[in-house]
Amino acid sequence: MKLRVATWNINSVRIRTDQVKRFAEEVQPDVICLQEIKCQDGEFPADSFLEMGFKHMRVKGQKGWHGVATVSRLPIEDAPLLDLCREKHARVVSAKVAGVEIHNFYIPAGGDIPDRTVNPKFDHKLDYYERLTKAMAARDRKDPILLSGDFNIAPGEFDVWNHRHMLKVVSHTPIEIETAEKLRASLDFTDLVRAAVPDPLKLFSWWSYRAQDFRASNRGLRLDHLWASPGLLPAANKDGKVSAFVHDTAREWDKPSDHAPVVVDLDV
DNA sequence: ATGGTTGTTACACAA
Repeated sequence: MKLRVATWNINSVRIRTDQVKRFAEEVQPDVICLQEIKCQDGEFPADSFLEMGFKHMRVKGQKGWHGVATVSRLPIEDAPLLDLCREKHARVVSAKVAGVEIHNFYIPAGGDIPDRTVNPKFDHKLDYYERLTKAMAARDRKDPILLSGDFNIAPGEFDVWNHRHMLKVVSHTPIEIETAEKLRASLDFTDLVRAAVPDPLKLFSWWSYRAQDFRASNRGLRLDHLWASPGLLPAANKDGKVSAFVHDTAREWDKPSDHAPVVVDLDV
């Protein structure tokens, strides 16, 4: 069975419900992992998602900030829960769809100063990664696990508009790159989008609102990821090819999110 | 080198 999974930092699900609808019509995902829904559970526009055909949903919201939700056309079963946030923010929601464990993350951005001894937000970001790395290292490689969401790290040289410049900027500092690699190595995850669009092609999923013309300046970062465990990899890898892409035209829409959706096709 | 924008909130903050 084909399963198309998308992840999208929507930056307020309430003001962009229509954009999710447009995306669902254009791309026809079976599952959408949303981040930064910026609402409480009871404020999530569940009726709109039901109308779109997403009859199954798991919402983890909070007032004002953060918040994640996974919506699905197929039934959702319980998945192992992850309790990783020392600040008790709503930053992860887990679901099992068609046998695939889908963990949907909004990992802390980390503030401006890339030094955990002076910046508690940066410390929180690294702490979140360290806890997640520990949790994944305890898992069985054969389990079909998809890590999905806004990781707030651009891990590769070609995941940023300027590698040399960005090494000093939170999201692409050496300690963050190292921290993301430790998570990847914990269960030998595969970065599915990079498998589909190999280096040295530059690929971004986020562009700042501050650019007048994001296409012209193209100062983007690839912060949004879909990582497969070894047990899930055969479902994503058909004859040595992975089908995954960034739906970057969504960044051109009126009043867009600063993130574009990222999509992968699985055969489960 | 600096500032540029957005969403939620309540009279800043986080990103």
